Amino acid sequence: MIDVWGRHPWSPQQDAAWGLVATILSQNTNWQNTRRALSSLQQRCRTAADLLSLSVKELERLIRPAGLWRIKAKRIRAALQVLIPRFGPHLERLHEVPPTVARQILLEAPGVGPKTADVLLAFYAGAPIIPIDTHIARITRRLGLAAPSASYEQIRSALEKLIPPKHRLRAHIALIRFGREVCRSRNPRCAKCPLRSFCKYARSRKGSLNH
DNA sequence: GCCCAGGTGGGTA
DNA sequence: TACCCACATGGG
Repeated sequence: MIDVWGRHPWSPQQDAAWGLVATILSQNTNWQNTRRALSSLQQRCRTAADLLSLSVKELERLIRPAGLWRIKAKRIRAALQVLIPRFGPHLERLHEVPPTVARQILLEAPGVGPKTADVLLAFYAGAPIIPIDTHIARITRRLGLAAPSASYEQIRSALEKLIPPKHRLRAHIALIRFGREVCRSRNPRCAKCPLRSFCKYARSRKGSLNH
């Protein structure tokens, strides 16, 4: 899976602070619209910390293409206000604390849930964590690697047991692309899927996939 | 016109 | 604790 889909679909931002902004913008939004909004912000402000000097109205206007703009403008401001004093203007001190501690602090920031916290830790603090997005959750359940009702943490734990730390970041990327490009609909294009033998195995083992 | 996209937080039972 | 729902634009 890593060989087929492990190429980076999302080049990390300059620093973790822009990474935080990009991740909030990407919530329930496709990457193309996320990129539009992020690009407007980066044309207007040199650093993510500079966003705090914008008015809420201006921030809302700039991020509109990403959708949910009223909510996201609030979340970006609030999260930066909480996390910059703690980790520095570029969130450069994120990797100086143990990932479990950093995760707790991140989760206390408004607008930062488990997915956003884990993306920051995995991409900007080198933590061996697999962030669970909607695609990863779907295919992990569908392949029977986690129960249909499994929570975010249960899915993360199931995958992290299977995948060694050094492969987790690329596995995260590969799993998302697999989920988006192959295993998205209720009728996955299994004929085109390089993993079809594995899917077949999973199906036979489980009786049926949770399509 | 409908569906979906790399979630989160508030409300309700 | 476990669900349900609002949030909103842009493209297929």
